[in-house]
Amino acid sequence: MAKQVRVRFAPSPTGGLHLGGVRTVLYNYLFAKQQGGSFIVRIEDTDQSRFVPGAEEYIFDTLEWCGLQPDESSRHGGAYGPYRQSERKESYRSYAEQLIQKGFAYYAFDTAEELDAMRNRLRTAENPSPQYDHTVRGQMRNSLTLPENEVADLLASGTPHVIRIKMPEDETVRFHDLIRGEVSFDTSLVDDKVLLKADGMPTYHLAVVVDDHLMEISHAFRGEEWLPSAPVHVLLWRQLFGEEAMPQWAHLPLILGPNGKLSKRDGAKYGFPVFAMNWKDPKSGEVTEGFRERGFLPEAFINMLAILGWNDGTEQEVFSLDALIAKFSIEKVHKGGAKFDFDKAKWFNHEWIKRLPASGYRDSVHQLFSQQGLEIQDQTYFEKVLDLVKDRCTLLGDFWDQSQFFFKAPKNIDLTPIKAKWNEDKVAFFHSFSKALRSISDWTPASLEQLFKQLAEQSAIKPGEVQLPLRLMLVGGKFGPPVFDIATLLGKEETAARIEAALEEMKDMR
RNA sequence: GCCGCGUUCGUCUAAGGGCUAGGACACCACCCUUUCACGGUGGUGAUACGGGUUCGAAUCCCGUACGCGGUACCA
Repeated sequence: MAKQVRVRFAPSPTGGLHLGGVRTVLYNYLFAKQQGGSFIVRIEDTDQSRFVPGAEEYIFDTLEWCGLQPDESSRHGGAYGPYRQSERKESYRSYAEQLIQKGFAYYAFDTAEELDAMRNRLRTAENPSPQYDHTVRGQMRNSLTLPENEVADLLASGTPHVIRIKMPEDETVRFHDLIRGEVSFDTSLVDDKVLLKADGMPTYHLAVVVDDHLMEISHAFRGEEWLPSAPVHVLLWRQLFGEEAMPQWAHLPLILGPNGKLSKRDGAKYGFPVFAMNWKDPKSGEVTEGFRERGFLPEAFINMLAILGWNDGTEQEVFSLDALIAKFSIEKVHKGGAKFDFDKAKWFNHEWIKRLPASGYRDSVHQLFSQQGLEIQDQTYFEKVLDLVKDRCTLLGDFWDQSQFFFKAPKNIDLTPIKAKWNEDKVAFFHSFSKALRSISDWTPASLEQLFKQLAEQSAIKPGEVQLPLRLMLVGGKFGPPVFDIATLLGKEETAARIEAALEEMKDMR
């Protein structure tokens, strides 16, 4: 009887969700969907001091934008709630006490000062960070060293204390990692981690094991930074629930910045986003830019993240979410960390802009245009314009530069490229062209071009010589899609009007 | 320091004993295009180092170097 696949992602609400976090959700999500299992999001807010208001909402908003909706979460509810660890607080203590009874944990009454003193006393050049482990626990104030009645008194009088795991002295903990294979640790080198804090909240170590058990998690994927504490979790599983029921682990490689683990600072320093969406720290008021606001499509963002650390063994790089679900395999996730490359990220966005129909991002661009003070009246026209210019757009913001002239005549025309060769013949040509436009019956780029060339030849002008001027008249500069495509979309009246207006403005040139 | 995990073009990666180590981004050149792009063709460019095992190693083993992570009553 196989356990149903149930994966979870457990962010801590201490700030924005960075690339590594979103990728962890993504891989969890892909795996769950592929296996027909469920995907739940649990909030790890056991550290009350670092809790940032609004961060939880931000996390769910991010997941929503990315299209990675959890089946169960503190936002949507479900069968395994509550999904906020602070609301599960009461259940953890009994597990910790159960461990003490079995001799796998103990009470520790050491104050912060006593811990500092121990560390200062033991600190040497060879041992810069002394641990609370089997070598020192015999000298500390805990239920291993204190007489039983004294421990009982301390407990009864409500003395602040924590519960620590009692690491075995000479064991090798082995476990299988879906990505790395067999991993092993010598327990005598692992410290006695705190399981339950003085405020009654569990640490991550206890909480993750208890919650994964209670929520019947079958697979636990998390960042590589958790690998060193994995032996603690494996031991806890053995002692509490039996190793057979333990989820399968997979430790995902880190996403690196230009130097080391990608940080918020890297984004500011090198000019690229590290969060999916804008994040405003409520305390400092500092805003960290997001990919969404930078002009990324969620499809591209997800695609780029998936590829940063995984591929299906072929040369395919562009995947939709559905394709990712179909092709993903946790075994093919890479072992080594990957350095984030913003150029490649932009390439993915460009690809998705080209591939998606304009309707896929029309609303986002519309919003951008509104911010520029431009309101779109005709949706059909709008989409046609977007489809025409999309090849030239890497970020959504590029649509403004590439297409604003479709909605309003250019204010300033840059005449320098044609100034030298401008003459009366050309003026006459454009007058006759704008007049001839009105009589054209087949309003297509091809017939427009034909008319243009015909007229040019009649005026003994090379069509190439007047093509750039026409572009300048219509859009204001040396940019944009093919001129006749522009004119076609602009319509007869507007095209003619822009030519006449430009001619008027160019009167005193020459 | 100790522990752990890694290491193929500048970057992301393919090739899990066997053709001239393949692709993508970036860069360069040419073609297409009388704008800018898209597109097309080609180019520069990598198996960290040293030992083994083998007829044969990027691939397996050992060592070294380097990188990253962890070493909290943070997650």
